[in-house]
Amino acid sequence: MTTGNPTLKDLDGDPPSSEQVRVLLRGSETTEKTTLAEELRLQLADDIVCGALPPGTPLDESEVARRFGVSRTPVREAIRQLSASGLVDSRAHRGAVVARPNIERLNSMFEAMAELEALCAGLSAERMTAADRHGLEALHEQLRVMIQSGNPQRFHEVNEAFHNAIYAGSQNTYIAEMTLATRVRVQPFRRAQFRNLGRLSKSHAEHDRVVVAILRGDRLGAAAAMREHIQTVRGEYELYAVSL
Amino acid sequence: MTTGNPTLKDLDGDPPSSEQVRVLLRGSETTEKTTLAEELRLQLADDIVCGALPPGTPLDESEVARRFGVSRTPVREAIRQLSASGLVDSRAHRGAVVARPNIERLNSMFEAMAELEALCAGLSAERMTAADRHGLEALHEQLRVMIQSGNPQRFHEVNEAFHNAIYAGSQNTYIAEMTLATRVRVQPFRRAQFRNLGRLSKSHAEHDRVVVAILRGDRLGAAAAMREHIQTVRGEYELYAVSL
DNA sequence: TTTTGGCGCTTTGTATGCAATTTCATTTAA
DNA sequence: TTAAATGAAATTGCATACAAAGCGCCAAAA
Repeated sequence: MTTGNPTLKDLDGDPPSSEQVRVLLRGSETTEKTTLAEELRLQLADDIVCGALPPGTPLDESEVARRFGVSRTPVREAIRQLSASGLVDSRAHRGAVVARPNIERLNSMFEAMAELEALCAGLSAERMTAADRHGLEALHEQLRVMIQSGNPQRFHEVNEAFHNAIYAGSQNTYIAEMTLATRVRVQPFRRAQFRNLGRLSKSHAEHDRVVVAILRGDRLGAAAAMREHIQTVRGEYELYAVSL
Repeated sequence: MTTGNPTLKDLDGDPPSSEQVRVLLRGSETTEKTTLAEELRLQLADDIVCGALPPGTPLDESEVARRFGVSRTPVREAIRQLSASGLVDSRAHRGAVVARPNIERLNSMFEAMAELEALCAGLSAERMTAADRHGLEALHEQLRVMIQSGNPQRFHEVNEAFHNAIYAGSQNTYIAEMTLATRVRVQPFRRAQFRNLGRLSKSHAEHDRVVVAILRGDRLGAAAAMREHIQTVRGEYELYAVSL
C-alpha cells in the first residue's frame, strides 16, 4: 500500500504531487496555515485526481491516519468532506472508497461537463472583458506553440488554464465552481488523454473554433463549439473508461 | 435561541418540520437506521431549507450538541458536510454560520438554476418516456386544480414534485442532482414566494408552455420556456433577497 | 459438499479531555 | 478620546478511549 504522498509530519520521499491541481481545487491563495483536516482533504483530493489513489481504493481511516501521522479525527473529517463533494463514496459502518462511478453515471458526468463548459463558453462570448479575451488568446497561442514541443504534462496544465479562463469569463462564480467541480470529478478517468500527440493538434483546432466564436461574441457558436470539443475529448478515451 | 426542532433524544415539542424537504434532500428511501451525524445533517439541512435556521445563524457546536443531546463529534461531522454542500459557511477556528451569499452570488445561483432547469427541460423533451410525460401532465393538472384552493404549502409541494419530475426526465442523474442541489441552496431565499395567489395562475401559465414544449419534443422551446419561468420567479422576490 | 449459524476480530461511530486559536474586554499609552 | 496591547474567556481543533456495527472464519448440520 504505497498510495499517496504524505507530507504533513513524516516524509517518505514520494514524488511531489502536482501543485497545479491543488491550486485548481481551492482558489489561488498561497499555502496558508489551516487545519489538519483541510490539509488532508486537499492532499487526498490531490492524490485522487492525480491518480495516486485510483477509483475503488479503500480509504482506511486508521491507515490514512498512520500514514500522515495524525489521529483519526481529522482523517474522518477530510473523508466526509470528500464524500460530500463526490470524490469519495462512503457508507455507514462500511468504510469509504475512492468513488468509482458506473459507466452510466460516468456518461452523465460527461454530458453535464459538456453542457456546463458550453454554458461557460457561451457566457464568456457575451461577457468577457477585453483583458479576458486577450488572456484567452494568449493561452490559446501558448497551446499552439506547445503542439510541437510535445510535453504532455505541460500541455495539460496550460490546457486547464485555458478552460479555467473560460469558466472565469462567464462572470458567474457559481457556474464556474460547478463546472470545475465536475471536471475534477471526471479527472480520475481522464488519465493519459494526451498520450497520442496527434490529439494535441486536433484539440487545438477545436479550441480554435471556440476562441473565434468567443471573440466574435457569438454565444451559440461558442457553446456549440465547446460542446463538440468536450464530446470529442470524451470519445477519445471511452475505451479506457469502460475498462474499469 | 429557539432554533430548529430537535427530535433525536430530547423532545422539546417544536413544530414538526416538513418531511417533504427531507425526502427531497436524500433519495426517497424510508427512514432507515443510520448514524447520528447523518441524522443531524438531514435535520440541520431541513431546518435551513425550511427557514427555521435563517441565513447568518451561527451554528455553535456545543449548543447544537446540547440541543440534540449528543456529543460534539457527530455535530462537527454534520456541519462539515453541510459546509461542503454549500448550505453552511464555516471557517477554521471561527465557527460556522448558515450560508448567507451576497447579492452577486445569489444572482449567480439563480442564473445557474435557470440554465440547469432549462437544460433538464430540454433533455426531458427529448428523452422522457411516455409514462414520464403522462406523470408530468398529471402533476401539471394537479397544480391547475390547486390554483383555486389556495393552499400555498400544498401548492409548493406539488410544484416541487413537478420540477423534480423534469429533473428525472432528463435521464441524467448527475445533472438532476446538480439542479436539485442548486434549488436547495437557493431555497432559503425563496420564502413566501406564493403568498400572492395571483402568482399561482401566472406560474401555471408558464409551466404550461414548458409542458407543451416537452410533450412536443421541442428541446429548445422547453429550455427557453423553463429559463423564462425561472427568471420570472427570480424577479418576483428580488426585493426580498436584497433586503438581507 | 454446501449452507447456515455463531463467535471473534476489525473497522467505524461516538464521547470526552486537552491543546490551540480567536475574540472581546480591559488597560495603558499617545 | 482614541488606539494599540494584553490577557482571560470562549470556541474550535485534535487525540484518545470506548461502544457498536459489520465481516470473516470456523464448525456443525443437512
